[in-house]
Amino acid sequence: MNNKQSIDYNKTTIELSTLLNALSHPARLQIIMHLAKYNGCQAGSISKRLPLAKSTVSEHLSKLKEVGLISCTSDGVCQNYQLNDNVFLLLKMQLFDFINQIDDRKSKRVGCCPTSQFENEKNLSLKNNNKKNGK
Amino acid sequence: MNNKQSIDYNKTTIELSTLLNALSHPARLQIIMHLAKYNGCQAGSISKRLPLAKSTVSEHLSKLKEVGLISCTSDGVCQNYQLNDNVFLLLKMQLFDFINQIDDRKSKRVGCCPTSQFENEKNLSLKNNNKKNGK
DNA sequence: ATCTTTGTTCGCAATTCTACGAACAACGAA
DNA sequence: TTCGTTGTTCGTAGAATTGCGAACAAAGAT
Repeated sequence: MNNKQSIDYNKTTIELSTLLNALSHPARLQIIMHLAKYNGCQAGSISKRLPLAKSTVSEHLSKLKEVGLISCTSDGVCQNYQLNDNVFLLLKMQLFDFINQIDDRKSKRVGCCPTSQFENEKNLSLKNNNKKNGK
Repeated sequence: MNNKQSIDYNKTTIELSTLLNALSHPARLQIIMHLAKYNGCQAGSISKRLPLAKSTVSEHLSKLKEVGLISCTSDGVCQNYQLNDNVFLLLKMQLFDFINQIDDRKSKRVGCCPTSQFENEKNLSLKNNNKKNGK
């Protein structure tokens, strides 16, 4: 017997969790904070500010680039990284949405979870019992 | 030669990244969303709403409990989980702080990263060259 | 043409994450 | 007492994360 209603994750939830995942490391948070200050910033100057090898920093940058929060352009030998303001705005809006939903639910909070399916099953078994009793 | 300024992560950054990490999985986001609606909610009824085995859900609940976002109380055989509103408020404030800092920096944005140490080194080597040339 | 600088990718290792089912303990019901 | 329910922990497995240094390619400087 599988009681799962098996509600898959919705798109919004997956999108937000992906962005949060990109921000869930102190180095990546600091990179974002740092990039916010400049129109462009070389990979090396970011690396110098972090207690990590340059190869590791490069991988953190890749991860942020992957989700679109930052991008980079070539400038000779140097890579110029910058914050993608539009994607950051999107993140901000998704976060506000999330927080607002929580706060909204909190304000309408009810006593305890109805566990609807469980209730349905109880009703069903009651009906079955009645049928049995009726026999 | 190690050019690192080796600035360690500050406490705020680590705290925020830890909280974001707890929220960086769709199942855990949905758990939070669900718990927001009720004063209490049984582990089983949470599990039924997710496409995961109950043991896996239990582990996600542990992870959220670990960072303090939720807590639980025993009620007979059942575990009653609830959102810790105070910790959620803390998260909200830390997030707003983070976003405000970014937006603040964006509004004062300057052209490119000064890479101070690099600049210092260039000055230093220029001085050395001058010395050499002076000799 | 050679050397240096820059930043990525590769190879590797250690650790953490995600997930499952089995086993288990705790409690209540029959 | 025995059985069923509840939810955690355990054992296991595969994947992903984090980190490093070495090797590398690309571009400039000498």
